[in-house]
Amino acid sequence: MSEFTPDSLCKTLADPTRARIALLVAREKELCVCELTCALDEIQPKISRHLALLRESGLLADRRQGQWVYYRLHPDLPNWITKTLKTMLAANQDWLQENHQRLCAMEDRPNRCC
Amino acid sequence: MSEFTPDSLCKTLADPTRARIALLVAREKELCVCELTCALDEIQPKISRHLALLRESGLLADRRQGQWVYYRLHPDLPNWITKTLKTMLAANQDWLQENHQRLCAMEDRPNRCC
DNA sequence: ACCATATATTCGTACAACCATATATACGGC
DNA sequence: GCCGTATATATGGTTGTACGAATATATGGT
Repeated sequence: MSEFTPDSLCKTLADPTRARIALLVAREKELCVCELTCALDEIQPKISRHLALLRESGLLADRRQGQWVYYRLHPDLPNWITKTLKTMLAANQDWLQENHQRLCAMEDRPNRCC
Repeated sequence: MSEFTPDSLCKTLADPTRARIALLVAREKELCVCELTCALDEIQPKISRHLALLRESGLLADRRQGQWVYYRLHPDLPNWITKTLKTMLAANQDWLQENHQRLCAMEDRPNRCC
């Protein structure tokens, strides 16, 4: 499924919505669609469509829990991709700040119980 | 000029031609257009067009020496970008192998004298 | 069964990206 | 100035990608 090359990884992250999603997920470990919709302040179908691309590329994995679907970095990612994401994340905190703040300010975030 | 974000960097590298150019340049420090044309086995206008994009994005810098134009990583790149390229390069040697071989097999490569 | 919430998908459209071909410019040697 | 090599750009066609709006599906509660 995955089979990443440098250009295919970059293509996956070449959109601001997807790049923000990927880095937020890398930072928070696991986020559901409504949390991402809130953090990015975008309409839900847009987030969902980009999440589908991220999932199909092999970068993210999802799990459903009740009515929520949680996304996380795919557990089988090659090391260089994880490393790349970590590097980008560490150096671009400010770029993500607004998204992170909206996430923190979000009310009624779903409880992860498992 | 530069002002890189994660998505803008990835957009720049989201094409296989540009990704290969960037990583080859990162590996070889400096390459001219005809060396890249040979290494990638593509027609010259195609290489030139992608080099222009890489230059305009701020990722590469160029210098003319005689009839040749040499491209190198832009000296003012932020650290996280250099680090990202290094990580990608180290983990994708095999992906670049053919290009590297063609480069090594190339005859009459221009002499860098300065 | 029905409703509300969460998430996914489909459709039509607009725009951006890539390509090959042709052409233009720059430089060095004569 | 002319020629050859190296490099850059312009043009037109094709494909790909992102979008909003509408709709569909899934789950849990009543």
